[in-house]
Amino acid sequence: MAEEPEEGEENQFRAARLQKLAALKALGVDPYPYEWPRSAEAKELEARYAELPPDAVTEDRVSVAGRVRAIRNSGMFIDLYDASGKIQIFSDRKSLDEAQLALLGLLDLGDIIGVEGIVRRTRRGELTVNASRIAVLAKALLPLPEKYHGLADLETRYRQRYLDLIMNEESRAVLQKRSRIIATMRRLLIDRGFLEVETPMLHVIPGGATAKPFVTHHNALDMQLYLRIAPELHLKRLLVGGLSDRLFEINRNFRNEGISPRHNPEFTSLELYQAYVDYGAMMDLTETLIAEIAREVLGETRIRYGEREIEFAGPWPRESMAALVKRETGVDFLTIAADEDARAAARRLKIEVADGAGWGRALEAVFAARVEAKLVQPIHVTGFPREISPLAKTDRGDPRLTERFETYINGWEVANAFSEINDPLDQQQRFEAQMAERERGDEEAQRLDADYVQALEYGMPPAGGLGIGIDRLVMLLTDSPSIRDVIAFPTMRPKG
RNA sequence: GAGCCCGUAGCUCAGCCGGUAGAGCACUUGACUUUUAAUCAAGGGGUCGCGGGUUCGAAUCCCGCCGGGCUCACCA
Repeated sequence: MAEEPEEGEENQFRAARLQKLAALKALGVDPYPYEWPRSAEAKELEARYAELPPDAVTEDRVSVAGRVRAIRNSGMFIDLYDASGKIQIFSDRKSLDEAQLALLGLLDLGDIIGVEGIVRRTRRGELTVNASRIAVLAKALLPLPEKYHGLADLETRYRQRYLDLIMNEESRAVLQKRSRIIATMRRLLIDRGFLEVETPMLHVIPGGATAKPFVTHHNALDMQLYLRIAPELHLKRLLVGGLSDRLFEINRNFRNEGISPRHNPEFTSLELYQAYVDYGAMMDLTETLIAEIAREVLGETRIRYGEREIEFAGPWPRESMAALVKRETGVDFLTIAADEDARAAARRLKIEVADGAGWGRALEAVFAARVEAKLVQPIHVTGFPREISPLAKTDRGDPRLTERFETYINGWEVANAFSEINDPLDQQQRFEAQMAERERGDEEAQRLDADYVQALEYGMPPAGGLGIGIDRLVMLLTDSPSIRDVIAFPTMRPKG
C-alpha cells in the first residue's frame, strides 16, 4: 500500500499532490498550520439557519473547517464535511484576491481546510458559506476512494478504518452509537450506586473464565504473565475489601481463540458485582440495563436485527436449561442420574460428547446444539450444571445445578451471571475439580488461584455477579452483522 | 483447524468458453460564475494478489502460497 515511500513516489496522485504542496509553500502558505479558529459546525449552522429561505443572504460571518469532499465548477463550489455534517462553500472569483485564488486552485479532494465567510442560502436551497478567506489546514497527499460508491472492500475498511470512517456514514454511526451505549451503561450503573474500578490486565494466573489466555513475559520480574481472560477474581477481591458493595468494570478481555463474525481476540465486557443479593437481582438488572440502553440510544426497545425483530422491554422469561432441552428434544436430563446415561442420551440425539464428559457437560452440549440458536427473543436461561460453573453457588434446590444464568438474545449469549461462591472451602474444592480436569487434558479448565481462595477466607459478602458482552450488545443495537463492524480496529492478520 | 467463495487502475466494477486489458468516478490539461454524483473536450494511468505449470500464446485453464469473506468446530 501507499505506506511504502518508494511506491508512494511512483503514485501519480501523490506526485501531483506533492507538487501542489510545494506550490503552496512557494506561495508562503503553511499547509499544516497549528490551529484554526472555528466558530461553527455544519450541523449547528443547518439548525441555526433552518428558516433561511432560498436566495437569502445574511450578514453573519462564520468560520468553519473540515474535509473537502467535492469540488464543482473549478472550485466555485466545495462540499466541506466536518464530523457533524456538510456545509457548502462558495468561492467568487471577483471577491477573492490573487493569493486566495491561487490557493483555491491547489486544493484537492480530501484536503482539510478552514473557511471564513458570510452565511447564505443559494437559489437552489443549499446552505452555503461565501468564502472570504480560505486556509489549508492539512494537505492530503493520497486520494480518497470513489465518492459515489464509497469504500466497499471489507478488508480495506477494517485495515484502514480511517478511510472507512471518512467514506461511510454508517460506519461512523455505528462507532458513535457504541460510544453512547457504553456511556449510557456507565451512567445507569453510577446512578444506581455502582463504583467503577480498574483491575489488572496482566495476570499471574488467568482466571475467572474458561478460555485460553495470551501469554506474555515481564522482563524485570523475569516471569510469565497472562493477558486477562476476565476481571472476575480481582473484582471479587475488591468486594472482600469492601471498597464498595456495588462495583463494576468496563474493559477489555483477551482470549486466545478463534476469530469469527462474533469473536474478536480482544473484546469488551461489563462485569459487575453487588453484595447481599443473589442471581435473581442480576436478572432484573440485566433486563433493565439493556432495555434502558435501547430506549436511550435508539429511542425504543423494539429493535431490528437483519430480518428479525427483537423486543427488549422486560420482564424476560426465565427458564432452566434442562426444561428448554426437554421441550426441544423430549429428553429430561433431570431424570437421568449417571454420567454415562447422560452421554448416551446426548449421543442418541446425534450430539458429540467426549468420553469423560459428565452429566452437566452432556446437558450443555445438547442445549448448545439444539436450543441456543432458537433463543431469539431475550431469555434468561437458568439451571447451569455445577460441573461447568466453578465460580457459581450451588442451586438451593438441586445440587447438580448452580444459581447461574446466561441471557440469550438472537441466539447469542449476551450475559452470564451467578450467585457468587463466597464459601472458601467450596471454592477450593471447585478449583481442585477443575485442576483434575486440567490434568485429564482440558487445557481450558480453570486454574487454582490460591490467593483468591485466601481472600475468600477473610469473608466475602454474598453477592450477585454479572457479565455482559458489550460488543454483541452493540451489534444488536446497531444491526451490525459482524463484530468487526463494532470494533474500530478488529484483529487482522498483517498483510504481506 | 476444515469446506465453499473472492483478490483486475487510487476507488466501484466489467472482461474469465485462452489471442497482447476496459468503463465510471478520481487524476492531468483546457472550457465554464449558481453547482450539488456539476457539465463538456482531450490526455495519462495496470508486473490482472504472489510463485510455478500447461500452451505458439494465460487476467482467463491447472497446482502451490499469501490476504480476505462466509459456514462449521472452540468460544463471549
